[in-house]
Amino acid sequence: MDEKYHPRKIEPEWQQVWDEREVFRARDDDPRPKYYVLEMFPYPSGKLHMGHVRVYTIGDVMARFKRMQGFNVLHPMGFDALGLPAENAALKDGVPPAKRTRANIDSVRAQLKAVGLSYDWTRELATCDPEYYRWNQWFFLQMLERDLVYRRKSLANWCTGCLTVLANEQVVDGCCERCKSAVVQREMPDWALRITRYADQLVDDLAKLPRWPERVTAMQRNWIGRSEGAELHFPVLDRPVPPLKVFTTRADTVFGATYMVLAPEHPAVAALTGDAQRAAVRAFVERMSRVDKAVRTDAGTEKEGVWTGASARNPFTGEAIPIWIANFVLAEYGTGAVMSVPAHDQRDFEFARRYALPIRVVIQPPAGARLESASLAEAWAEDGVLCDSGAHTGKSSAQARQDIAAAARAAGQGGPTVNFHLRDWGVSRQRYWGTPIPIIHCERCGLVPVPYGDLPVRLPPEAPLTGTGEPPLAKVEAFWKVSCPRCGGAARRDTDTMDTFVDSTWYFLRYLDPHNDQAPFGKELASHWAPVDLYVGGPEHAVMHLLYFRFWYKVMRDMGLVTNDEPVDRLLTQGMVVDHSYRCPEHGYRAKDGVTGLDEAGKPVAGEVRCSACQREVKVALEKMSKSKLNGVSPEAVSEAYGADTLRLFCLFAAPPEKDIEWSDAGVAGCFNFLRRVWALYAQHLERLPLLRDLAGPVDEAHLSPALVSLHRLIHRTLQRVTRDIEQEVQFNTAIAALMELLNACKALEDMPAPSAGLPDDPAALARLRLLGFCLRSLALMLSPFAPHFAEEAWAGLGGRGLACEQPWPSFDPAATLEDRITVAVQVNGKLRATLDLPRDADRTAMEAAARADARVQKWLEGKAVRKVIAVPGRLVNIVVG
RNA sequence: GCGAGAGUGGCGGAAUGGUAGACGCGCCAGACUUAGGAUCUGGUGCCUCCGGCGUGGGGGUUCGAGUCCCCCCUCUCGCACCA
Repeated sequence: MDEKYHPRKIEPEWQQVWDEREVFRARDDDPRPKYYVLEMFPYPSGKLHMGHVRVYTIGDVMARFKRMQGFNVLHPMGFDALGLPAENAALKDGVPPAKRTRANIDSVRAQLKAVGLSYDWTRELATCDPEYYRWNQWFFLQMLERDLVYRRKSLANWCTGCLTVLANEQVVDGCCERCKSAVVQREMPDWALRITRYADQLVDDLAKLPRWPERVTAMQRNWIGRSEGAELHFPVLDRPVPPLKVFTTRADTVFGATYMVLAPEHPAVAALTGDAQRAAVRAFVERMSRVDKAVRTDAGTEKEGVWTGASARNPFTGEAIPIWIANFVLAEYGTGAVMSVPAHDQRDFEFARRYALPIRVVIQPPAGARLESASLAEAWAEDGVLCDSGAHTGKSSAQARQDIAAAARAAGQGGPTVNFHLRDWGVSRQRYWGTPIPIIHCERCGLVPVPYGDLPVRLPPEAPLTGTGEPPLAKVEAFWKVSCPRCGGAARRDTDTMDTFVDSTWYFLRYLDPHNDQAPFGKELASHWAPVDLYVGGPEHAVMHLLYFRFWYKVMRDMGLVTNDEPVDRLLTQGMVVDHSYRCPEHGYRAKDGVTGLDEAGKPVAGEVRCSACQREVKVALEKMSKSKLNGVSPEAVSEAYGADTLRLFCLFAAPPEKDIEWSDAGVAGCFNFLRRVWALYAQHLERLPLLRDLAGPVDEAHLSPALVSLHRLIHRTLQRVTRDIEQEVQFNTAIAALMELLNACKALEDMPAPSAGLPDDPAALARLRLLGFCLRSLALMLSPFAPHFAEEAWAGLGGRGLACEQPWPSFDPAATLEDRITVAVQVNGKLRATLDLPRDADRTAMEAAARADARVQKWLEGKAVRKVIAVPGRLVNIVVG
């Protein structure tokens, strides 16, 4: 151990030791209880950014902590290596995705190692490896056999920028989530996964995830959108058309249904349309097909529609009601047709007003004034009591919903049913850098699965990437030109590739068995390691990735590959790393050195920040660090200046894991300073360190000064706090704060016997050295999860055997966490008036007596009658006077 | 509109219903200096400072509320014509 702290010297050395001794390798046959820590694997873009450092460090603390606690920890890492960015980059510079990705993976792996993350690299995987994606293909075929995959022709979200089909989840406000270009509707044949078949389970099993953030489960619940209601059939009058089916959650309002509305795309529209209306209906349908769906279905868009000329019979009132089509009805939800109850639905009300359709009140509020159809100002959408509803009049809404649905079922005209917002998952992408879909299109045999023995269907090493909508693989004849496995005739491979979200649905199980060439993974290994105990990742994956991930797991369960229902026990969604960004109205985003008006610490001074190019005031915001916003700080630069341990420490100390952290150079310097001060503490006792190794026995407080007894108690208390903060609270910031407090208290260690050749005979001196050893060992071990390189160096300096990261997590003595004397607050009428130093075990009577005896307290009691005294042992005394 | 979360010093942030502001940054004062990313020691919520006031605002429960209950305001994120 050197006199001075040189992180750049010690960090690579310890990384090498960890590597050589394979200390982070997880053994499948280890008898200790398992703990699986997983972080969402990165897309290997080449450069690690601060957000990555943060997630991976959070996971790493838990992995290192659990390892020290005696768990058999699995902490793997891999690369989500397929996807658009490599393809887009190839368009620019011609480097084939495979080549670029391999190089990027090597670079990112090196950067991850430089952060000191404790991964078992023997299990590394990359999704672009044919030995990985062959199992995507295998799953696809398995799902095909189970009718979980089907070919469909559907209106797809077509991104005009990426020139590819997007999932509904990838469309935000009518634009591509990735490139922000407009998304339009286009009819495309594609493959879809029946995630909707699992909709019920995906909702119900959220109850089995108490250790997931509520906002994630809430978002999933919302996205799946389970909605209970009834299907009702409305016979069509004077047209040779089967009855129209509608879905409603308000069957209780059916007596108020005075018209119907269909989506413009509803298949019955043409057959319903009367000759007089044909031109208008056709024009409306035509116009709707051209309006962007997101705009058309935006809540702010005005409702409009046309009458088809047809009418239906309300099955409950027997009345004839007109059938309209309108922009606000969605073809894909429910049946694409709705019964309109203008008195009790605001949309229907507005539509009825606009087109002078009848409004009829059939629900009365439980209290207050009666609603009158003629004078209704807005829809009454709440539950109430039915009126003018035949036999159901007088029933509550809830009762009527049940009865009416039951009546429909009895009459063979519908019945209770459930609808979901969730749609099936379209997985076809017109892209090169993805998993080829293992299907062969044969003119004679139709769609033919690639035989299992022919997997993997490999991507050709290169394909012409033109950026147009046609799949690149369609231009590689050697790829698509095949003979049909069934009839041997000329056939064509499917030239689409799979959505890359497929890759990340099951990767965590491949880590268990990364070289298995008979199955995606062994069942026994899965039953040993699954589920993941802690999964760390960004909240942006709350819906898509985590929903697909849960879906896939349930499918695997039904295939007999895994044995429980959910893949992840505890989910931790970490906050972003943000910093100030500066946007100039003329020059766009500016870097820190492209603006003026920052103070010495590099923080913006309100209202003073200007663009150094044009002197205009710039817009200052706190945004996620990114290249495009020019507000990123490179982890490498920080490591270079302060070391990886400081980088880690800052990411952990700045805020609790779930919250965003604001980058602060001063904060980083503070963390570095902390490590340097700990180092100085060890350096101060450098000559004594060898002695301490053999002084592991219990500290004899009887021979210690009061200050050192206090320190001894504090060490135990710190062990208690740090353990609890990591394990239960996952609050690393307070754990580190506790370590800082302990360091501050180590001033008391200055009074140590002079270093000598051997152990002193004096029991007092011996006790002091024992305390010193206990303190330095505890500090080193508690630092190990957070600043692992530092901890190794300190541990080695202490002459510790083995590696710090392999030591058992230090235990504490609960009895030794308590001070003998404590500070007791004394309040008079709830206001603090004095503090007393009392023995810890002082009882109520003693506390009250001491409080009353105190001059500072007496002043407030003078001339007042004491009405009540509350004494809480160990805490406070509150004297109530009146 | 619906759902989730957040509002505490100059700043990041702490506080099982029991001394609000741990810890860090910044700032102030002092010490020291083989000028070093200096370091060390002490101090640092606000005010009209023997006392008051303070956790977005207003009520309530309690001996005692940042914490529990009710109402309101602001902000962030997600969803949103889903019948």
